[in-house]
Amino acid sequence: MSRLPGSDARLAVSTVIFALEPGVTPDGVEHEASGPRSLWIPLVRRLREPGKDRWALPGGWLGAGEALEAAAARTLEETTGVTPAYLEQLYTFGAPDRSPAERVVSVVYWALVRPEETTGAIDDPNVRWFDPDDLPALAFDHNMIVEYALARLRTKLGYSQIAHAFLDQTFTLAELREVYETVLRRPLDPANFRRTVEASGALVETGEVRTGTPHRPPKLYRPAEPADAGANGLFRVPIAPHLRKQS
Amino acid sequence: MSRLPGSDARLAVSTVIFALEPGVTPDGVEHEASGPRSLWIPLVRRLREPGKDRWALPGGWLGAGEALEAAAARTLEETTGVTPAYLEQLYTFGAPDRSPAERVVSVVYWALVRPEETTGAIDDPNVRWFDPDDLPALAFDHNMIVEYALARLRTKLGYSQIAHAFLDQTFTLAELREVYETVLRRPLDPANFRRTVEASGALVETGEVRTGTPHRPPKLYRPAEPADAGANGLFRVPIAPHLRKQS
DNA sequence: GCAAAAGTGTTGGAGCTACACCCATGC
DNA sequence: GCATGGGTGTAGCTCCAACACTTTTGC
Repeated sequence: MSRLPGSDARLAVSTVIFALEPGVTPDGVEHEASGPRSLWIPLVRRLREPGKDRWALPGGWLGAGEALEAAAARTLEETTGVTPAYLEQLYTFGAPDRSPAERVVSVVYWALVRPEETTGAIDDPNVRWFDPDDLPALAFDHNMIVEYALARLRTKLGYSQIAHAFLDQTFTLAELREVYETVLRRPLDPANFRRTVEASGALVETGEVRTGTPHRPPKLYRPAEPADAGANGLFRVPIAPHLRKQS
Repeated sequence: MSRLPGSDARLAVSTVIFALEPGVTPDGVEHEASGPRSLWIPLVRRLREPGKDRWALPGGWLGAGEALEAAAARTLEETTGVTPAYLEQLYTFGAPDRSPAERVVSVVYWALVRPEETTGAIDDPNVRWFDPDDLPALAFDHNMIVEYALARLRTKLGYSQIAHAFLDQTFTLAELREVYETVLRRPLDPANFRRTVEASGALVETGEVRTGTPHRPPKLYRPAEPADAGANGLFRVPIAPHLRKQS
């Protein structure tokens, strides 16, 4: 049987996984507080050529009969031990020379994970968490991919509810605001932030407050909808009409 | 040699091609003027199973050593005879059951073509132009793909300069406005449109005017930049801050 | 009471919509 | 001149940034 056209490239799936740094690194080292937290992405060390010993995005080959999104969820769980709260296709990279020797087309996804997910992360010297704004030289074209994913995350934060995927089921407005401030790397006015978020209708009060704080107890909120509604991420509904990347 | 993982799916490339209906169909039939023009996309009739005799997006298999974007440009030229003025990746569709019998992953692009490009289009009964808002049942999942491309076109029109790709190198503001009105399917205020576009800095006056009109001769403009600058479409710069899909 | 974060009120400006109005050409 | 699209002016509205201010808790 002759080789079919369209079959000479191998199909891989990779994922850029974003989490919020818990304030303590996985090594248990305290982190000094310039900003209280920062964005954090896990990378895996390549154990084989090509790109041996370099850090790379978690990923793997597409399985037979496996949906693309399922492959992304599977490979990121296998390699890093985290489960995504949000998963969306980013872009497909297929330059002929992006991997030496063989042709690889990578369908890249990006994911957000909650803090408790990262505690179940694999404790492995070949998995390490990095600041996506300060990366070493990665394998293949992965630096460019992370840069693109970061731009998409920052843009999408402004017109969707994806910030919820960084948080627990209930949270305070200050916690939600901290997500925005961390990702956008700029402070936001608490008063205006409150009004904008409340007007968007994306949150509902739980009726509870968080006690034990040294100050006035803040109300707890939860997302207005299950947050994962909307099939495969193609047609998601924009909500909040501001909070752009630029001031 | 055993079959490698990641190779059991065939990689195809398809393109959703948008043009402005010239006011006359390719058959030479005059078109009545409710709206003066409308969006227009070319589809090809499938001559083989699966989906035989249904209309489908132009496309083909990815060639060995061929870049994804190059494959999109090649296959749309081969099947429909048009050359794109703008080409950007849309999404990769890979549901296991989207094509019967064999696994096909399709990297889908979308393109804009100028009116003169469509005059060089192939005159073939197996290529026909359709209104994307009024399509028959297409092969595979192509109805959904067109719907998604249409949403992306309408959204992107509001924050980029892609409208220029529908027009010649120089054009009047009325012609540019007609592009927006056609794509967004709503009338725009000429006065406000002018100010918005001028403020965006996306256009420069050529100093010429268009003569031969029955009224005051309008100024001619050209895009401020070569319009195709920006590599592979990943990092394009948003410009015009309004003209949304919704009023 | 005091400090600090939660939460509310208010003002001013930017930008957009709607629409009135003037300009320049062909006939 | 007059019809018509090209092009300018402007009032009013909405929305948001900035910031002053009040509320509620722990200590």
